[in-house]
Amino acid sequence: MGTTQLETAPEPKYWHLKTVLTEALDSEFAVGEILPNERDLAARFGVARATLRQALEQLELEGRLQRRRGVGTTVAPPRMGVAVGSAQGTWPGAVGDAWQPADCTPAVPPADVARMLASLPDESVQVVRRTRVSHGQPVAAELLYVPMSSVPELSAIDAPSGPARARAVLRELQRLGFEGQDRAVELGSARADDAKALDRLPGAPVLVVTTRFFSEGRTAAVSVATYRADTCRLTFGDEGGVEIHHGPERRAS
Amino acid sequence: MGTTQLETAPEPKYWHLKTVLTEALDSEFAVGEILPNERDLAARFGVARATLRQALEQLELEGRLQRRRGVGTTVAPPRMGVAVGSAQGTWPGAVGDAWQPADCTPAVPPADVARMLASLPDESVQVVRRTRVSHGQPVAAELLYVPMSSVPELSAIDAPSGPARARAVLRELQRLGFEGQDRAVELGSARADDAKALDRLPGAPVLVVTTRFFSEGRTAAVSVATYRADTCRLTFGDEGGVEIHHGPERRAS
DNA sequence: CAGTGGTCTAGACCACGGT
DNA sequence: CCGTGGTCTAGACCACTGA
Repeated sequence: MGTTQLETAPEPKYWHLKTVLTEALDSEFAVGEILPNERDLAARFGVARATLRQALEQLELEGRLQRRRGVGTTVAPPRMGVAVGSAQGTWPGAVGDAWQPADCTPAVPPADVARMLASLPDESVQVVRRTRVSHGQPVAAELLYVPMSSVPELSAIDAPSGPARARAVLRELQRLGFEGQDRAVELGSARADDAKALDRLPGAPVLVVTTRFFSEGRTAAVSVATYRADTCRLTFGDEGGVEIHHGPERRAS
Repeated sequence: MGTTQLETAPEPKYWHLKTVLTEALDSEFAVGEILPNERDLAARFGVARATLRQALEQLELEGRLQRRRGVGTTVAPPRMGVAVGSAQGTWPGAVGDAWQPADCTPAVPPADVARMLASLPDESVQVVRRTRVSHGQPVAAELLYVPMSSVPELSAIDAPSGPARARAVLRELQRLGFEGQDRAVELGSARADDAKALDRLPGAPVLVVTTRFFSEGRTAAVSVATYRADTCRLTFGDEGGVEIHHGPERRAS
């Protein structure tokens, strides 16, 4: 056959689509601009809508796009760097930290958290809910598990739940010194409640940061924070305090 | 109507499916066990295959399942914790680090890396490729960008590329002291080459760890490491050196 | 209300791994 | 070669947003 058939590598359509769209995003679109709707885009590229969506999903995962039901698909700004704390100053409730206490209720922690706290499987602990806002947008939801033994002075007179009690627990926690912490990051998908707090759909990809706080040789508290994976880049400033700048920044045209 | 219709929240089928499967995974399956194939599973649950796949995709994202084309779907072991280094001892090439140098070639770095290196946009740097293996399985692929100015002693006699040169560059890097580092973690999708190194399909979710190494007041090297998000939990041991144990561990039945 | 993205279906064919 | 997961299609309906 006369055709110059060098297509020995049948790249999936959605993958090729993603490449094409990425380039278009880099060169022809400004942050915030809205894309044509999925049906039009699919028709324009000559693929089924499901195939186009596969490409869009990846781009959203990479933080290049933002899709909202009933609204449309827009070009996302570069990911924001959110500091997950160098070693110092991250004891929960420290002044000026980025978290906003929302609630506090007693509950039995999930098995893995209970193990880290070395608590009995059915032992209930204080669970402080906090959210974190950055650049005017919610970026993380946290569950902070605090055994009663870490906050013995917690007055029974304080409100049994609600923001007031959350602040009380954090205040008590402050009075403990702390010798160190231990952090892990993994990929997860948003539970229904986290999704609502983060203004995303359930199952949205999140970065789960599990932190163990040590005090007096034992685990005084465990924090499980879920960050929006699409909009956040977690930064760990170990020593140098310099900012990392990323990606091309384009606005308006 | 007499129906006790409290289904005001029509949960998506794939979401419900995921819940059911998660519970089954917790209670009825052992690590390594193979699941029925997708067509059978879909039929068993009375949904289309695409819907079932949506649930499986999420479970794979969460590290609960592992799917391999031509083989089947198996129950994944709990994620392995991989240390991404406390402050000390992570200078690239340190003895006993977990990385295996694979190659080294000169190339011009991507724009964002160039910016971090404060190098000219078209300036070429040494690019060291390394891979990291843990528990017998590849977990990460790294590109380490080293400007020539960081390794001035690099002999021109050394091989112009290949593992030997990679080791030579790391050796030279070792001779620089370093004052700190700066780390960021974000979600990405595997490029074709990374995917191959990680034994995954292109587009697979990865955790991208960008590290800047400082020496003599400037950025001496930049590392971009992509970790398999499905199998890895990145650990940052700030001070306490204790292991985090996660999730229920089940083997055989 | 019209338009958007989100869910779902019932097929088809392909690429790969092992036998 | 067969069986697996991966890709793709052309529809349909639903849930949400904003005018």
